[in-house]
Amino acid sequence: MITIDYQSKLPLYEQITQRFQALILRGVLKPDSQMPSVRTLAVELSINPNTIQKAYSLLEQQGYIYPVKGRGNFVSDSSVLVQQKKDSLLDEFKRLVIGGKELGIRKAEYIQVIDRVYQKEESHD
Amino acid sequence: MITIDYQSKLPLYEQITQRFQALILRGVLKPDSQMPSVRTLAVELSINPNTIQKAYSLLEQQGYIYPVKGRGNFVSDSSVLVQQKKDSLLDEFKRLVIGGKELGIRKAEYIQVIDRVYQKEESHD
Amino acid sequence: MITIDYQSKLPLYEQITQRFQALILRGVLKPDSQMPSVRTLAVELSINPNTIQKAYSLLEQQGYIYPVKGRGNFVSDSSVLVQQKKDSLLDEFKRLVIGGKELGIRKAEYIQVIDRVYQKEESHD
Amino acid sequence: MITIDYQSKLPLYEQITQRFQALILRGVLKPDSQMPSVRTLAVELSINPNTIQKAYSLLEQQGYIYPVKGRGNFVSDSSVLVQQKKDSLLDEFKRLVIGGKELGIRKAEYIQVIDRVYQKEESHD
DNA sequence: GTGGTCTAGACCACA
DNA sequence: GTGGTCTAGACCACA
Repeated sequence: MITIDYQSKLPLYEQITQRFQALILRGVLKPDSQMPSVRTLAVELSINPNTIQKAYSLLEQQGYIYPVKGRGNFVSDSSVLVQQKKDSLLDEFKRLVIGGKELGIRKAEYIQVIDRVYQKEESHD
Repeated sequence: MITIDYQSKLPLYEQITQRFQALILRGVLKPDSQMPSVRTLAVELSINPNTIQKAYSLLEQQGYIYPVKGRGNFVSDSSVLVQQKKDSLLDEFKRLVIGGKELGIRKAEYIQVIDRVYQKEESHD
Repeated sequence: MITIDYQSKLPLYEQITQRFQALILRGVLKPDSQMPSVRTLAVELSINPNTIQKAYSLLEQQGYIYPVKGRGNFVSDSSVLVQQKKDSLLDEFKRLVIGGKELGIRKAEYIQVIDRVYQKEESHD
Repeated sequence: MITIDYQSKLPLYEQITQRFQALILRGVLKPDSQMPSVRTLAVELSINPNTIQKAYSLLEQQGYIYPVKGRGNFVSDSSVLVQQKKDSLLDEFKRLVIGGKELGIRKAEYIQVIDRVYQKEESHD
């Protein structure tokens, strides 16, 4: 379920955090379902349990999971998270567009990229 | 000309590199004009010369400046660099849009952001 | 494994870089095997860790090794690197031949050198 | 007659030395003809006279020019120099071929390069 | 333990 | 004066 890229410059705990975020946001991991235990996952990935713990702490901090004493960690409801993620993505998007404008990128260039990505699904927009 | 943010998580040498990249890309620093000497800048910013050196090495590697032995560092012609930067920015942009599509962001949302950033200058597009 | 020539005009970090390049290209250091740690090697060679660090940064930049945060540096797959090296070597070779032609060196002189180097192994060519 | 490449990594005095070597070896500068004076050349190239002086010292050391007290520097007979240069070029050539052999370059690859360079002039060899 | 960043300070080649 | 190399030594993030 979780794969690690050892070539990546991202620290392991960041990679793990991001993978779970994606799984939760996409609904692959359902709300209130149980997360794999820190130890299980550590063994499975052959990674130091401290590293998994750090990823889980981050996920909890960001509201992706919630801990239940003595039972483990569980997936939060993702609807709020999706909105958060959308917002931060659009912020980042805006930052990029501002930078691009300074470099002389024209509006049409962005729209071309967007159109390609959205090709079929929204072609009648 | 160069400011340092000590609150930032970015290492000093990265910050310095980025500031100069921006100044060169925007044409504030003209091609073939001389960069501040490693030592001068070190004194000005109260930073160790080695740190400036590292930033300059990076800039040289990326083609932003060129060294002349015994004379100092000079600004390269930025036209190629601007194109490089545009390309990588549009790549990053595409990556974002793909992520956004998965989260259910609609085309119109991006275009709204773009329109706001480009407001007046390209209103007839 | 690594030897330093203090008589050489090449900076230490360059020498170290080149030795490791040769070891990796020749397959003495296998892909994904761990490089000696910066500190271990520094002690072994009685050289400052910063100097080793610089050599490792270069090797990483050139794709010879990859770092894993908190774990160390590891040897990359060298197949691409070998091709790169071959190409640059043949370029250099061409440069020399062009210079030699201007000086009046005859084709036969080059071929004699090549034959001597390749003596036995390819005698049926 | 002499051009400087400020983009080059070679120190100025090395560049100047090499240009004169080439001019003398090719016979553009005739034996016993007078070299431009240090001062003249310094002014012409807008370069520090010390740098020119250093280049001339090197050229004298290597036998390319000879000084006459109070009169200036003069070009040596180049026939011996040409032979020297040929020898060192073939040495360098051998070094490359040895390196190439280790990387698995085949004889035919070298010969192809040589043939291309010598194309028309020695096609009947 | 591992690499990454940074400072303080020295010495060298080059112009 | 200019950058390039190197040492000694500190502190930090990551595993």
